[in-house]
Amino acid sequence: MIAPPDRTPLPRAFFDRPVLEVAPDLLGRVLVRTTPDGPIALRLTEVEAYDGPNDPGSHAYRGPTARNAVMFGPPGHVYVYFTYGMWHCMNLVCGPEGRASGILLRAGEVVEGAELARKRRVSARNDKELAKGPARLATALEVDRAMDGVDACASGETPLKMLTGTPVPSDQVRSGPRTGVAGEGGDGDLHPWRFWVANDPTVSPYRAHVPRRRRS
DNA sequence: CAGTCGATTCACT
DNA sequence: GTGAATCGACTGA
Repeated sequence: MIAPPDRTPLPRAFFDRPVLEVAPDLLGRVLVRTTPDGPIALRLTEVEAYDGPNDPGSHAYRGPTARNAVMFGPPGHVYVYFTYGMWHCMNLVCGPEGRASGILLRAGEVVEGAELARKRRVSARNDKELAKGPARLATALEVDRAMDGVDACASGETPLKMLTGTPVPSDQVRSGPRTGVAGEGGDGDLHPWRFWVANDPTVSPYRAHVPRRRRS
Protein backbone atom coordinates (compact mmCIF):
# COMPACT_ATOMS: atom_id res chain seq x y z
CA MET A 1 0.00 0.00 0.00
CA ILE A 2 1.51 3.27 -1.14
CA ALA A 3 0.73 6.47 0.70
CA PRO A 4 -1.38 8.87 -1.39
CA PRO A 5 0.34 12.03 -2.61
CA ASP A 6 0.36 14.91 -0.13
CA ARG A 7 -2.03 17.64 -1.30
CA THR A 8 -0.45 20.32 0.89
CA PRO A 9 0.66 23.31 -1.24
CA LEU A 10 4.40 23.88 -1.41
CA PRO A 11 5.35 27.06 0.49
CA ARG A 12 7.18 29.83 -1.31
CA ALA A 13 10.24 29.07 0.84
CA PHE A 14 10.55 25.80 -1.09
CA PHE A 15 11.47 27.79 -4.20
CA ASP A 16 13.55 30.38 -2.36
CA ARG A 17 16.69 28.24 -2.52
CA PRO A 18 19.50 27.72 -5.05
CA VAL A 19 18.05 26.35 -8.27
CA LEU A 20 20.26 23.25 -8.30
CA GLU A 21 18.91 22.37 -4.87
CA VAL A 22 15.27 22.89 -5.82
CA ALA A 23 15.34 21.11 -9.19
CA PRO A 24 15.89 17.50 -8.01
CA ASP A 25 13.57 18.15 -5.07
CA LEU A 26 10.79 18.99 -7.53
CA LEU A 27 10.61 15.44 -8.87
CA GLY A 28 7.51 13.63 -7.63
CA ARG A 29 5.81 16.90 -6.69
CA VAL A 30 2.39 17.54 -8.15
CA LEU A 31 1.41 20.53 -10.27
CA VAL A 32 -2.32 21.22 -10.42
CA ARG A 33 -3.72 23.20 -13.32
CA THR A 34 -7.28 24.29 -12.66
CA THR A 35 -9.11 24.87 -15.94
CA PRO A 36 -12.73 25.98 -16.45
CA ASP A 37 -13.52 22.35 -17.29
CA GLY A 38 -11.79 20.93 -14.22
CA PRO A 39 -8.39 20.15 -12.75
CA ILE A 40 -5.43 18.49 -14.44
CA ALA A 41 -2.77 17.19 -12.06
CA LEU A 42 0.76 16.31 -13.11
CA ARG A 43 3.42 14.41 -11.19
CA LEU A 44 6.75 15.88 -12.28
CA THR A 45 9.28 13.37 -13.63
CA GLU A 46 11.81 15.53 -15.50
CA VAL A 47 13.09 19.08 -14.97
CA GLU A 48 15.96 21.33 -16.07
CA ALA A 49 17.68 24.10 -14.10
CA TYR A 50 18.66 27.49 -15.55
CA ASP A 51 20.76 29.73 -13.39
CA GLY A 52 20.00 33.29 -14.43
CA PRO A 53 22.62 35.78 -15.57
CA ASN A 54 25.51 33.38 -14.88
CA ASP A 55 24.16 30.74 -17.24
CA PRO A 56 24.71 31.23 -21.00
CA GLY A 57 21.88 28.75 -21.67
CA SER A 58 19.35 30.82 -19.75
CA HIS A 59 16.90 33.29 -21.23
CA ALA A 60 17.96 35.62 -18.41
CA TYR A 61 21.63 35.53 -19.41
CA ARG A 62 21.58 38.91 -21.13
CA GLY A 63 19.52 40.68 -18.48
CA PRO A 64 15.84 41.50 -18.11
CA THR A 65 13.57 41.98 -21.13
CA ALA A 66 9.80 42.14 -21.59
CA ARG A 67 9.71 38.41 -22.23
CA ASN A 68 11.77 37.18 -19.28
CA ALA A 69 10.74 39.83 -16.70
CA VAL A 70 9.02 37.27 -14.49
CA MET A 71 12.29 35.39 -13.99
CA PHE A 72 13.69 38.43 -12.19
CA GLY A 73 10.73 38.52 -9.81
CA PRO A 74 9.94 36.55 -6.66
CA PRO A 75 10.29 32.74 -6.54
CA GLY A 76 7.33 30.41 -6.94
CA HIS A 77 5.96 32.23 -9.97
CA VAL A 78 5.55 30.75 -13.43
CA TYR A 79 7.59 31.92 -16.42
CA VAL A 80 6.08 30.89 -19.76
CA TYR A 81 7.75 31.50 -23.12
CA PHE A 82 6.74 30.95 -26.73
CA THR A 83 9.13 29.20 -29.09
CA TYR A 84 9.48 27.77 -32.58
CA GLY A 85 6.48 29.85 -33.63
CA MET A 86 4.04 27.38 -32.13
CA TRP A 87 4.91 26.01 -28.70
CA HIS A 88 4.94 27.14 -25.13
CA CYS A 89 7.18 25.95 -22.29
CA MET A 90 6.85 26.66 -18.60
CA ASN A 91 9.29 27.29 -15.75
CA LEU A 92 9.12 27.82 -12.02
CA VAL A 93 11.16 30.78 -10.80
CA CYS A 94 13.60 30.02 -7.99
CA GLY A 95 15.13 32.30 -5.39
CA PRO A 96 16.63 34.39 -4.26
CA GLU A 97 14.58 37.13 -5.90
CA GLY A 98 16.53 38.91 -8.61
CA ARG A 99 18.74 35.91 -9.29
CA ALA A 100 16.52 35.12 -12.30
CA SER A 101 16.96 31.38 -12.07
CA GLY A 102 14.25 28.99 -13.09
CA ILE A 103 13.36 25.37 -13.63
CA LEU A 104 11.95 24.18 -16.94
CA LEU A 105 9.27 21.54 -16.46
CA ARG A 106 10.17 18.96 -19.11
CA ALA A 107 7.90 16.01 -18.42
CA GLY A 108 5.42 14.48 -16.05
CA GLU A 109 2.76 11.87 -15.47
CA VAL A 110 -0.84 13.01 -15.66
CA VAL A 111 -2.43 11.71 -12.45
CA GLU A 112 -5.76 13.50 -12.70
CA GLY A 113 -7.81 15.00 -15.53
CA ALA A 114 -6.28 12.83 -18.25
CA GLU A 115 -9.47 13.15 -20.32
CA LEU A 116 -8.97 16.93 -20.41
CA ALA A 117 -5.30 16.60 -21.32
CA ARG A 118 -6.12 14.16 -24.15
CA LYS A 119 -8.38 16.75 -25.77
CA ARG A 120 -5.41 19.09 -26.17
CA ARG A 121 -2.88 16.40 -26.97
CA VAL A 122 -4.65 14.65 -29.84
CA SER A 123 -1.44 13.37 -31.38
CA ALA A 124 -0.40 11.56 -28.19
CA ARG A 125 -0.51 7.84 -28.88
CA ASN A 126 -0.87 6.93 -25.21
CA ASP A 127 -1.15 8.63 -21.85
CA LYS A 128 2.60 8.39 -21.21
CA GLU A 129 3.08 10.85 -24.07
CA LEU A 130 0.59 13.44 -22.78
CA ALA A 131 3.32 15.46 -21.05
CA LYS A 132 6.51 13.82 -22.37
CA GLY A 133 8.48 16.92 -23.40
CA PRO A 134 8.27 20.56 -22.27
CA ALA A 135 5.96 21.84 -25.02
CA ARG A 136 3.75 18.78 -24.73
CA LEU A 137 3.55 19.37 -21.00
CA ALA A 138 2.45 22.98 -21.46
CA THR A 139 -0.05 21.94 -24.13
CA ALA A 140 -1.53 19.19 -21.94
CA LEU A 141 -1.99 21.66 -19.09
CA GLU A 142 -3.40 24.42 -21.31
CA VAL A 143 -0.56 26.75 -20.37
CA ASP A 144 0.38 29.67 -22.60
CA ARG A 145 1.65 33.24 -22.26
CA ALA A 146 -1.58 34.14 -20.47
CA MET A 147 -0.19 32.10 -17.55
CA ASP A 148 3.10 34.04 -17.49
CA GLY A 149 3.66 35.47 -14.03
CA VAL A 150 1.05 33.35 -12.23
CA ASP A 151 1.96 32.64 -8.61
CA ALA A 152 2.05 28.87 -8.06
CA CYS A 153 2.34 29.40 -4.30
CA ALA A 154 -0.68 31.66 -3.84
CA SER A 155 -3.49 30.51 -1.57
CA GLY A 156 -7.07 30.03 -2.67
CA GLU A 157 -8.38 29.22 -6.15
CA THR A 158 -5.54 29.69 -8.60
CA PRO A 159 -4.99 28.39 -12.14
CA LEU A 160 -1.66 26.79 -11.17
CA LYS A 161 -0.54 25.39 -7.85
CA MET A 162 2.35 23.24 -6.68
CA LEU A 163 1.55 20.51 -4.16
CA THR A 164 3.88 18.53 -1.94
CA GLY A 165 3.13 15.24 -3.68
CA THR A 166 5.53 12.39 -2.97
CA PRO A 167 9.17 13.44 -3.28
CA VAL A 168 11.34 10.99 -5.17
CA PRO A 169 14.08 9.38 -3.03
CA SER A 170 17.50 10.66 -4.03
CA ASP A 171 18.66 7.20 -5.15
CA GLN A 172 15.91 7.30 -7.79
CA VAL A 173 17.03 10.68 -9.15
CA ARG A 174 19.21 10.74 -12.27
CA SER A 175 21.00 13.76 -13.74
CA GLY A 176 22.72 14.76 -16.96
CA PRO A 177 23.22 17.56 -19.47
CA ARG A 178 20.29 19.66 -20.59
CA THR A 179 18.38 18.78 -23.72
CA GLY A 180 18.50 20.89 -26.87
CA VAL A 181 20.53 23.69 -25.28
CA ALA A 182 23.30 25.30 -27.33
CA GLY A 183 26.79 24.63 -25.97
CA GLU A 184 25.53 21.91 -23.65
CA GLY A 185 27.22 18.56 -23.13
CA GLY A 186 30.63 19.74 -24.29
CA ASP A 187 33.98 19.59 -22.54
CA GLY A 188 33.54 22.72 -20.48
CA ASP A 189 30.21 21.47 -19.24
CA LEU A 190 30.52 20.81 -15.54
CA HIS A 191 26.97 20.93 -14.26
CA PRO A 192 24.32 18.24 -14.52
CA TRP A 193 21.43 20.66 -14.98
CA ARG A 194 18.81 18.10 -15.95
CA PHE A 195 17.13 15.81 -13.45
CA TRP A 196 14.71 12.96 -13.98
CA VAL A 197 13.14 9.95 -12.27
CA ALA A 198 15.01 6.72 -12.99
CA ASN A 199 13.20 4.37 -15.38
CA ASP A 200 10.10 6.51 -15.56
CA PRO A 201 8.29 5.98 -18.89
CA THR A 202 7.10 9.60 -19.09
CA VAL A 203 10.63 11.06 -19.24
CA SER A 204 11.47 12.58 -22.63
CA PRO A 205 14.41 11.28 -24.70
CA TYR A 206 17.68 13.23 -24.56
CA ARG A 207 18.56 15.17 -27.69
CA ALA A 208 21.68 17.23 -28.22
CA HIS A 209 21.31 20.75 -29.53
CA VAL A 210 21.17 20.97 -33.34
CA PRO A 211 21.62 24.39 -34.93
CA ARG A 212 18.83 24.77 -37.45
CA ARG A 213 19.87 25.03 -41.06
CA ARG A 214 19.17 28.31 -42.78
CA ARG A 215 16.07 28.46 -44.93
CA SER A 216 16.85 28.71 -48.63
C1' DC B 1 15.06 47.28 -39.67
C1' DA B 2 16.27 42.83 -41.72
C1' DG B 3 18.42 38.52 -40.54
C1' DT B 4 18.71 34.67 -37.60
C1' DC B 5 17.29 31.04 -34.83
C1' DG B 6 15.14 28.98 -30.85
C1' DA B 7 15.01 25.41 -23.39
C1' DT B 8 10.33 21.59 -29.97
C1' DT B 9 7.15 18.46 -32.10
C1' DC B 10 5.24 15.83 -35.78
C1' DA B 11 4.85 13.59 -40.22
C1' DC B 12 7.42 10.97 -43.30
C1' DT B 13 11.07 8.01 -45.34
C1' DG C 1 16.84 9.76 -39.24
C1' DT C 2 15.46 14.02 -41.67
C1' DG C 3 13.12 18.17 -42.55
C1' DA C 4 9.14 21.28 -42.20
C1' DA C 5 6.23 24.23 -39.55
C1' DT C 6 5.87 29.06 -37.88
C1' DC C 7 6.57 33.70 -35.36
C1' DG C 8 8.48 36.77 -32.36
C1' DA C 9 12.45 38.08 -29.50
C1' DC C 10 16.83 39.45 -29.89
C1' DT C 11 21.01 41.12 -32.33
C1' DG C 12 23.84 44.07 -34.77
C1' DA C 13 24.30 47.42 -38.29
